[in-house]
Amino acid sequence: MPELFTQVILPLSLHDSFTYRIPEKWHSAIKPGQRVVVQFGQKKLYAALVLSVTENKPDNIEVKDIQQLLDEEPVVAEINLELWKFIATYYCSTLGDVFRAAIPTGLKLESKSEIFSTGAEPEDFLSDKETMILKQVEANHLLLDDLQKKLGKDFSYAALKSLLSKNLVFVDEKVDEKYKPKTESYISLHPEILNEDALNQKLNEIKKAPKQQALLYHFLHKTNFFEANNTREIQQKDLLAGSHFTSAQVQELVKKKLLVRFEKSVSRIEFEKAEQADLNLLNRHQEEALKQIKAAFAQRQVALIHGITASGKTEIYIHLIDEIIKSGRQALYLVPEIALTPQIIKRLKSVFGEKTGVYHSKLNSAERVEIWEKVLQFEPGSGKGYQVILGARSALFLPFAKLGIVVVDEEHETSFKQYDPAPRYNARDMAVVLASHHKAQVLLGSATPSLESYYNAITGKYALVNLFKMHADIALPQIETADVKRAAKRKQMHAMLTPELYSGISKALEIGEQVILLQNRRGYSPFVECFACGEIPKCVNCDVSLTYHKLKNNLVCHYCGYTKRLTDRCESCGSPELKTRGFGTEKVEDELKQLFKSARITRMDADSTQNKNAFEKIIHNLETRKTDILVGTQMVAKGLDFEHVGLVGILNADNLINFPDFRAYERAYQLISQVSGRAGRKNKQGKVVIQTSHPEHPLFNLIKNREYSELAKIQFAEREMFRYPPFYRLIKVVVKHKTTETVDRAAAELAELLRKNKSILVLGPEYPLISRIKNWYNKEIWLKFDRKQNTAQVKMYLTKAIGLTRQMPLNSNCIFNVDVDPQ
DNA sequence: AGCACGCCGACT
DNA sequence: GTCGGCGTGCTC
Repeated sequence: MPELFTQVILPLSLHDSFTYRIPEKWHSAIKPGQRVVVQFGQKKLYAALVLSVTENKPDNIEVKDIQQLLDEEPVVAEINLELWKFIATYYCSTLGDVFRAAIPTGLKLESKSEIFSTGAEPEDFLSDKETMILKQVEANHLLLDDLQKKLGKDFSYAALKSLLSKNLVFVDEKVDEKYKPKTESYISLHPEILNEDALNQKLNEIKKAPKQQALLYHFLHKTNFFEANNTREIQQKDLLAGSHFTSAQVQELVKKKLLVRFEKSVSRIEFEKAEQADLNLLNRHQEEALKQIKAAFAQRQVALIHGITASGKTEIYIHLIDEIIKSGRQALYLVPEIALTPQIIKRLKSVFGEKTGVYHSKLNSAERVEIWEKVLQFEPGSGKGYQVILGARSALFLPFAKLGIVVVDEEHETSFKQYDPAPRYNARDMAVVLASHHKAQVLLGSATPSLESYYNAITGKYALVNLFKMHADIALPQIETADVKRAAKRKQMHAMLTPELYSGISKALEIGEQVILLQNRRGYSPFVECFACGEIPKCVNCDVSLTYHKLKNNLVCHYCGYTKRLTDRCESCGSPELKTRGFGTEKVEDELKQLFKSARITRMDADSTQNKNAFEKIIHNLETRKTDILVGTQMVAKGLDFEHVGLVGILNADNLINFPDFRAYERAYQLISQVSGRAGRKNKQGKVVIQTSHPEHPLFNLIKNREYSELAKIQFAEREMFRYPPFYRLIKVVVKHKTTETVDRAAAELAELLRKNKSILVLGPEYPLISRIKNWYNKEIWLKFDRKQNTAQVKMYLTKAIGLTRQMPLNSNCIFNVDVDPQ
């Protein structure tokens, strides 16, 4: 019998794959895409992934045996691995990195994975090894690494995996203290009265409390107690719905030991039980757009739908997905994380029902594995598994067998790009690659497309479909600028509000309309300054000023989280005259409370939405008009549409347009028009006020008149001249080290090597805006090269140059981050 | 990533 | 004379 070997991917940032011998007993069972346990190095065990199986023994290498086969069937198919390989090469990262990004934690079993006991009772027999693992984990959750150390020879991956499948333990990367599973109250009969005699006796005991007795009968009726389909338990909400009973009465029965109340954690994705609904009828314009998209798909793989806010793009997506489903293929609907609101989830589930899965970062590892497996199980026509996935960027990696369409909504959003950790991939771009592997179509959608996609569309690479009509009788808001500099000179400012915005808010409040204000900075003020000596408190770990947070009376670093108390006196000269400078959302909220005493004001930013349900609560309060003014960071632009918002204010547009980035105008246009869209109103025109010191800036006219194509034209001319995307490709290399000297030297050495390649334009090395973060010094090198250039060659050259630089003396501890197509 | 090996200075 | 710091290179 010939020997068999397998190439595996390790969950490590290594460029090579490694070969192991397959023991004979697994010769027929092993397939690419399965996980195996291998020893790597002296003592480390890893769950690796089988890439390929071959009879060729590698030369000059001592080969180890694989220790364990973890899966009976592959957890990823070869077509999915194609995408992994593409991403690894395109983004100059490694297959190991992609492996780690792609697979849900529960399937990874890394040494740093944390193993927890679920607390469930074992239903059947456990092996000795299983019992030992369980005992350790029950005592205290611990890292897989430590578990292995503690148990030594008694540890076995197979036993751990078996415990996982029996739901006795679970895996998580780290405990998120803030994450609490969502729970709901359930009611069941007290276990002591489960037989009829005991029940009747208890009922007799409470006959003097007819209300309680009635409630108990109500419970028995609702759970079909006397019938075969007895459900035994019911959600308290459902029990009380439509009845006159209250939770206090339930509590009374719980006290008397007739009922039991218990909390059941519910999956976040399941909590809104969606009513089954049909496809909505499309209006004339949507119908026309749909027709155009379908026609375009006959010729091109990718179409871009440029449709203004509230033009009803979602419904078009749903119609397209519906057709794909009927053809037996799968559909992927990608949205930015923040756009994964309950509303969109509910809508999709109501149309596609059980076929729909939702995948995003807030799910716990068990939920993610469950969704992964359900995508894997999908078989056309069988009703098994998920056929439609709504997800954030990582949903790209789910093990689809046959995709028919990928929809990328809000395709311009930067959150489709992952930055840390590697692979630094853009899910929008990889959606196109993924689709091409499946011979599927891609629909990109946005009200303000990225200039990259827009360029592809107007040059004919993608099809372009416009949808410029609102789907209901909603009027576009009127947009105007307000001159901050002039108002300040005339002493007309009310705190940070120009007279225009101030009177706008007053009027809106008077007639009961809601207001949304955007200030793209959280905290109270971005820095504090000593009036006497000019000292600005800085972070000890990073090269940034500390932001003042008034609520906690703290100075906080927004990059590393370093916090210190604000002292009364300047720490440098002792002067008491410390002044806060600039303003963030906290200060805006503060000042508004002074200016509009009776208004109900809510703040929405990273600080006020730390608790999981906070975001939804804020949105809910706005919907139900319990909030008059919402002030927040760019988060406020991403919520859904609210009917009663009459005014939107951008408090400081200057810091958007002055951002030192070649995409600043594009970004400013996108953000301002997105937040403006919140003022879209039925039957009445809403209003948008943009506060700026440069009202004459041409960008504002473009925004006012909604001349996106004009913005694109101007930007294209500029970017072509200065060699930026979409005309040139960009790669950003960040060199990091704990000392300045090493960063300076290593970055210079790398840049010198790169400049030897005459087809690449090398900029830098230069210190970035923030040259030190968490005590790591940074230096950036930017590479620009023509689109016609062989990009694979450039990247290979870059990888080689980095390898050489790393090998130069004293550089081995440097980190080199490569960011292809940086955002 | 992690681990072992080897080279240097600092200590019983 | 040995201990342990860091820099380097390798892991099938």
